[in-house]
Formats: sequence, C-alpha cells, structure tokens
Amino acid sequence: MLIEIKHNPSNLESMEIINEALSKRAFLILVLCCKVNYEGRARSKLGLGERTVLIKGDGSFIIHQDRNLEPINWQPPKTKLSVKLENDVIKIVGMRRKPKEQLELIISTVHLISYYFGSDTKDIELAGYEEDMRHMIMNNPDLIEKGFRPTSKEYQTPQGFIDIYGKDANGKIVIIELKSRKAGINAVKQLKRYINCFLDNKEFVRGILVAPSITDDARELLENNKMEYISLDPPKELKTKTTTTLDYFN
Amino acid sequence: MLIEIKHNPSNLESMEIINEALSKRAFLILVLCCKVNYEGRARSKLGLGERTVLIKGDGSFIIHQDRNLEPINWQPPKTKLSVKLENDVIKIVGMRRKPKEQLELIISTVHLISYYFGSDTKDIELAGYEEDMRHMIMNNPDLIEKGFRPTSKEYQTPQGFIDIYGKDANGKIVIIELKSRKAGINAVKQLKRYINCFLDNKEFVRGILVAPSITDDARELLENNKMEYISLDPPKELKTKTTTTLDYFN
DNA sequence: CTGTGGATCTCGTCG
DNA sequence: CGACGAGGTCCACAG
Ligand SMILES: [Mg+2]
Ligand SMILES: [Mg+2]
Repeated sequence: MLIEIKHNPSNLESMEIINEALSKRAFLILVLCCKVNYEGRARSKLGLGERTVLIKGDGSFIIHQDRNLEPINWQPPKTKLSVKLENDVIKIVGMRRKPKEQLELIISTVHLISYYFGSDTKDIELAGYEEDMRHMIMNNPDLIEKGFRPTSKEYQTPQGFIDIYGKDANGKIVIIELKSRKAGINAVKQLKRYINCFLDNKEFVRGILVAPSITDDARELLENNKMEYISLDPPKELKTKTTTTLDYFN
Repeated sequence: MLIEIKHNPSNLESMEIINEALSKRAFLILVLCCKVNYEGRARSKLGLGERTVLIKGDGSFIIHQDRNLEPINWQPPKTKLSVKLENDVIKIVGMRRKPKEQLELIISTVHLISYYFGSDTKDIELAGYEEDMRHMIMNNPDLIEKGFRPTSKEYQTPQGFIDIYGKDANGKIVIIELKSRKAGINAVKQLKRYINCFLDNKEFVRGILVAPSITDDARELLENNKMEYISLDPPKELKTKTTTTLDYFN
C-alpha cells in the first residue's frame, strides 16, 4: 500500500503535502494544533487545541478531539476542500452548497501528516435490524401466535406504513409495530395512531408491539389502550460464517 | 507535544506499541489491513481491507473505511480494550458491559502506527439549535405575533412537553412547536397531538409550527388541520466573536 | 441508572 | 433532488 508519512513538518511542507493529498483524493490524516470554525446549518467555534483530522477521498472532513466517539466538527462526503498558507498559518476550508455551509480549520502546528491510497472493496454484512425481524415473522408467523396470517404486502394508512398487517385465527385485524431495540412510549403512540385509522371499522383491531424489551411507562400506556406486547429479539444470523482468523476465505 | 510514530512496523513491534498506548491512555492512530467483527446490539462482519483506526484515551474505538463520514464499526467511550498477538496476527478487542457488546479487529499488517498525548481543554461554542430559538422567542414574543404572551414555565401534556405555551392578544391558547431545521409531517403530527390534549376545553386552541422551512406535505397537513406556520431561522449568534487568525485572544 | 428527545444527526430508499 | 424513517444512532439532561 502506498503511504506517505512526515513527522513535524514545517507549515510550508504541510501545505504542499495537503495539496498533494487533496488533489489525488487520498486518505489524509493529520495530528495538529488548531482552531475550528463552522458555519452553516448551525454555527460553532472551537479554541486552540491538539486534534486529529481525517480527510477522505470522498470529501468527508472529520475533526476529533481526544474524547467522545463523535467528531467535534465535520463535513459530510462531497465537501469541496481547499488549503492555503498565510503568515505561516495553514487554513483548510471545506465548503458545501446545499446546504450552504463551511468548516474552517486554522492550523498553527502540524505534528504528523500522512496520506495513503488503500484498497477497501469489501462491504459489511449486518444483522439484527428491524427489517430482519420482519422477514423472520413473515417466514414464521407463528412467532406472533398460532394462526396469525400476515398479508404479503405492505399496508399504508394516512399515518404511514404499518410494519406488519394481518389477521389472527379468528379473522380479527392485527397491526404489528416492530422495534429492534427496547420500545419506549413513542413506539406505543405510533401503534395507537395506526389503530385509530381503523376506528370507523367498528370491529376491534388488535395492536401488537413486538420488541426485545419495553420500558415500564410504555407497557403501562400499551395496556391502558388494550394493546399487546410480544418479546422478540431481532435475529442476528449473518449469511456467512464469522471467522477470527485471516484465512483466505473470509 | 509528545508523539510516537512508526512506519511499517512488524506485528510484534505494533503489538508492543499498542499495549504501551492503551496502558497510557494515549490517542492511538493506526493505518492497517484488517477484518472486523462486531457482536452485541446487532452483529456485523467486514472482510479484509485497509482502514484507519482511532482509539482514544476515553475508550472510544473507531474504524473508518475510505468513504463515508461515519465509521463502519465502532465502540463508544469507556470500552475496555485489549490486544494480543497470535500466529503473527494482531487482535484488538473492545468490550462493553451494558449493553454487552464487543468489537474485534483482526489485523494482518500495520502500515502506520502513532500515539500521542495532546492538550485539548477548550470547549466548543455552539448556536443555531431549537433551544436557541426558544430563548429568542421567550425574550421577544412579538416574533410570533403582536400581543403573544408565552408562559414562563414549560407546559406538560400527556403527550409530552410543549415547546412553548402561551396566549395570544385575544386570550386564546397558543401552542408552539419548534423545529430548528426544515419541518416535515411528523412535526405537524406532534403539534396536532398536543392540541388534541385540549379538545375537552371546547374553546379553539391555536397550533403554530415555527421552523426555518417546511415540506409541501407538512404544509398541506397543517392547513387541513387549521394550524399555522411561521418561518423563523434559529439564531446563530455566538457569545464570543469568531476569528480566523491565531491571535492570543480567541 | 433509565428514559426521553434533539442533532450541522448520517445514510439508505423511494418517489 | 427532496422527503422520509431507521439507527449498534450518540449525547445531554432530567427524574
Ligand atoms: Mg414502523
Ligand atoms: Mg418538541
């Protein structure tokens, strides 16, 4: 893999390396002392401090402090980047149209600069999502209860799409709201709104909240509204086996 | 600033440097070829590729591909990290209890390893949020309309807290829903639900959605329900002035 | 510690 | 391109 690394470059050297990396759309890594200004959807100002900056070939611009998972400032992919040197201060500016916003990095000192061209073609495999729960239930409706028959197609109300719509063994309409994480009161409210769309039907419509767990408040609200809860974990099976070695087949 | 950098270390060297960085809670940066497995709230598997990894002193564990703003895999702060070398393969594991989850990084080759101890004490100043809008309106209620008088305290309905509650010049109840970004149909639905809490009052309750802009569907839904829209941008004034130089006072 | 809701949310999907 | 909704959301705040 092609990688360039420089320790404690001068600001002039840094500017040239940054220009090189930006023009070649490399993955650029900087450790530096900087101030940061953001203006656009919101506005922010960050005083001097040492930070790690990532700039990706797709225009992602990411500034990390030494704490927290999330970057302190950022710009999404497709940001237009430019760099200039003025009075021995480096400025990297990331601009976006729509929304109009810009992130300005004012650099006093660069401790580390590196850029590389890597190969990363593999896509991630994921499981454990709401959509996985839906597939599991459609393939095995008895997970809800014996005799439950979901309709094969999505059902739309004025309030939006119902996760799963079907009928129980007695022919009663059943509306299912799925949550792949612990369900709170908002999940119950959403289910209630779907049921309200059927009020003029006269016949009782069952509402079932399906989630791995539920908060106490949500459960109370659910029962007060004569709705039901079924505990179900989202399936987490991947299509391929997970390995912890570096075999050729992975 | 103290920083260590090594280009193309052996896996044994890498393991020792990673151990050093982890034990000292440094900010660790790696560019490497790896596979990644995650298991916990969900499950994921990522095949071999070159990635950039950040591990912060607070336990944040971040894996970036060469595209997208967001990391492909991660663990939040307070993750417990460990490293080992087996058959010349480095494994870094990040574990969390509650939720129980683990992220496993299986490394074949390290291209760059660096760790540092930086100084970053400044907090960010932010503006342009819903809370800023609320303050602005409370301090200048005429922004809504002449004669509007908000109550000083928050008002809670069974549906949750109302952003701003007050009365207009005619003494009619006014409920305001704030959005700091473009408002969609969900903002309108939320406002409608608050108003429904006052239905037994008999008297008409005004609902006003305040946002910088609104989608067409949301506007239609709003008007069909006899509610109003006021266009208002969140204020973006910072307490201190933004500078684009490196003056001592910043 | 849990629950709730905002966010420069991001990102995929669908129209 | 805009609207909409899920998310391993993260994160701050309140109870
Ligand atoms: Mg749903
Ligand atoms: Mg609100």
